[in-house]
Amino acid sequence: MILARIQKLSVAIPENLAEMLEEEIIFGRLKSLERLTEETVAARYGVSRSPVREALRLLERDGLVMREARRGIWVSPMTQRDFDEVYTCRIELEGLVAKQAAESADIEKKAEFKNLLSELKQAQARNDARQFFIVDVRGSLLTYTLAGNKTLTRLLGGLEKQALRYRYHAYEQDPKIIQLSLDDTARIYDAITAGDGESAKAMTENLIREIWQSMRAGIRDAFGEG
Amino acid sequence: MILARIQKLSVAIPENLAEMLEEEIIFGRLKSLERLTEETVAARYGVSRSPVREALRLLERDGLVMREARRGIWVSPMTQRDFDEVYTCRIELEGLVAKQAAESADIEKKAEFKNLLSELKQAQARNDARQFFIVDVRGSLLTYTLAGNKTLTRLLGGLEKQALRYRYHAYEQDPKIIQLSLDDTARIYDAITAGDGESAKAMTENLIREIWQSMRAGIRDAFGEG
DNA sequence: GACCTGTACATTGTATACAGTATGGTGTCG
DNA sequence: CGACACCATACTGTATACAATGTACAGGTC
Repeated sequence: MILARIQKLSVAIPENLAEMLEEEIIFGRLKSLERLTEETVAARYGVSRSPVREALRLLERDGLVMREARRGIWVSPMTQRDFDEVYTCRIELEGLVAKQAAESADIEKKAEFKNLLSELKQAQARNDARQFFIVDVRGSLLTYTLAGNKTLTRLLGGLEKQALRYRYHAYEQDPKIIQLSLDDTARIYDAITAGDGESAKAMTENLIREIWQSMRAGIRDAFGEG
Repeated sequence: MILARIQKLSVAIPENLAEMLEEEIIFGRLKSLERLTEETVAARYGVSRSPVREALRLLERDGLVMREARRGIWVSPMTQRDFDEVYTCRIELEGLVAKQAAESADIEKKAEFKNLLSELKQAQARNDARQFFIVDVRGSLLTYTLAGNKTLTRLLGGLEKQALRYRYHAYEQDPKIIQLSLDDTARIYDAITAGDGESAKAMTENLIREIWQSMRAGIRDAFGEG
């Protein structure tokens, strides 16, 4: 049973619940505008409504669900407008975090990028998109850790997940998009490891902008302009 | 009784609770590292622990309190390090929101900046720092509305409040800081109203950077480097 | 037939009861 | 006298019970 797994992993049920629901949303098993009633979620995971409510607050914080007072909670819609919002913010914040990560002197942690990159390549070779994105998230977390900026990390946490929804959708539409994503990621990792902050920032901004533009038309066709 | 006031204003108790606690923290009535036990807060406002827990989640989202699992919740500390984090993020995001606000065609809303500016001047003339900051926040909200970027607004909400703590402290130390803040704000409002996005962005970034630098030493002396 | 109104139901919001864990003090043993 | 173990206590975390509200549908009226 899933609950047992929760309890083994950690005592923090709301955080684990939120994590599972995040995955469901990112990988499209929970669809846009699908309703999430507290009791249904609670029953599904074998817990009471209390931790479910807290988990849903966490998802709301990260923009994955929308709440209307006394009416309920729905999975946030995906639209080109929202996509643009997420990516304009990402350009600024990912650029900043890349710069600060590059300025870190923690060589050991930086070395970890190499392992991640090979894991990404393996996932790509196996056409395992899900694994690819999971490793990609670990790369982001590593970057955040290197930057050592808690405030920035907090803000980015609320962007990454929504961004992943769009990226995963784009991959399903056209697997080649991962190729672009991998090349970009490799270059960013290199820049950070090299320690050149300004360069890392500029490269990150440009690369995210490229991905943004390359995905934009497909997002509009799939979800509308919003 | 406070509860009655809550119920009259809105049915959303957690949001109102959070707003009140935010004020307490921003204006220093709740001090750094002061513990917030759920029961104490609940008793103080005449509600049960359930809405208090939700309110504290909201404060956590905005970085005003820190939670340690199964240990409790404390008001977030103020340090120069945290101050730097907040302001480096603000530079990027406030610049972006100013640009997007400037690009809005909503002339009626833009006209509102004039009223806000005169209210700010009045508050300054009366040396009413509290009122000054309240109006200032309204100005930020107007800018966010003009920008029309929900994602950006969500992120900035989690920065503004922490930033206000530092700004209020700085004012208490040296009221002249408001003069700088007012001039800056007026220039930003003008740039947005004029509709020149790139200019508004650059000006905002520069002005926030100026405020940052002018406050930095005082923050370190008061709270340490962290 | 369209619109309004009232009522039943589903669901969120809040309060309370219970369980589990961290902390501080006290006592005992080395 | 110091260190460790144990217990009491206070608090967070979770479950459940209760209240309030929004929604949908049925019935009635114009």
